[in-house]
Amino acid sequence: MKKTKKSKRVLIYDEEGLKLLASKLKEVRAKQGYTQEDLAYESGLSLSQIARIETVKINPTVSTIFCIARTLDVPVSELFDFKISKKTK
Amino acid sequence: MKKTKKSKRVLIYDEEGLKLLASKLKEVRAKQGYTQEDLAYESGLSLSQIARIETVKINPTVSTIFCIARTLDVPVSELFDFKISKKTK
DNA sequence: CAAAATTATAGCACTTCTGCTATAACTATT
DNA sequence: AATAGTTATAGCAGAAGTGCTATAATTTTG
Repeated sequence: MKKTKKSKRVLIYDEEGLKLLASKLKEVRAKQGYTQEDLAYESGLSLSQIARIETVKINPTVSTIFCIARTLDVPVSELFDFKISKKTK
Repeated sequence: MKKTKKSKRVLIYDEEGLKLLASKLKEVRAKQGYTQEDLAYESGLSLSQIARIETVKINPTVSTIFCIARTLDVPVSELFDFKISKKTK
C-alpha cells in the first residue's frame, strides 16, 4: 500500500527581498571602502558567506545580518531600507 | 598521533538583537490584534515558528521576517527599528 | 472557578545555513 | 599581457532553521 505522500514543504525563500538586501549591502559596504574579505574578517563571518549573500545564493539568518550591520556601523534597519511588495491576497 | 583539533566554530547567535526583534514583533502583532495563530496562518509560517521567534528560541532567516512583515503590512525595517550595541573595541 | 483561547515547549524529519578549503572568474594596476 | 586583488563558485561536514504534531502552560473570558 502506498504511503500517503507528504505535501512538499514550501520553501521560504523570498528572492525579491533577498535581492534588495544584497544590493543594499553591496552599496553600504562599497561606500565604506570595505572589500568582502575585510567585512568577513572584521565581522567574524566567512568570506564565502558574504559572497553568498551578495549574490543571493542563500537566505541568511538575522544574526548574520546583525554581525554585518555592527561591523559596518549602520543600523540594522538601514540594510532593510527598501520596500517589498505587499501580499497579493 | 593526535588529529589536529579543529577550532570550535563560533555560533552566530546574537541574543541581544534577537530579543529586540522579538519584542518588536510582539508589539506590532499585538497592536494589530493578531494572535500568533492568525499571523502564522496568514503568512504561511507555522505557529511554532512564530512562537519560537517571539520567545527567542531561534535565529530566523530573513525571508521568514519578510513573510511576517508582509503579513503585518509594515516595512521590514520597522521590525528592525532598534539599536544594537556597537562592536566593542 | 471552569472553559476557552492563546502562547510556549518538545521531538522528529528534513532542509538549509554556515564555515572551511580550494579554485575559478573577474577586475584593476602596472 | 602579467600580476595582484577581488569576487564568485563548489563540495563537504556539522549545526541549526522549519514544519508538523502533540501537549503543556499561561492568559483571558464567562
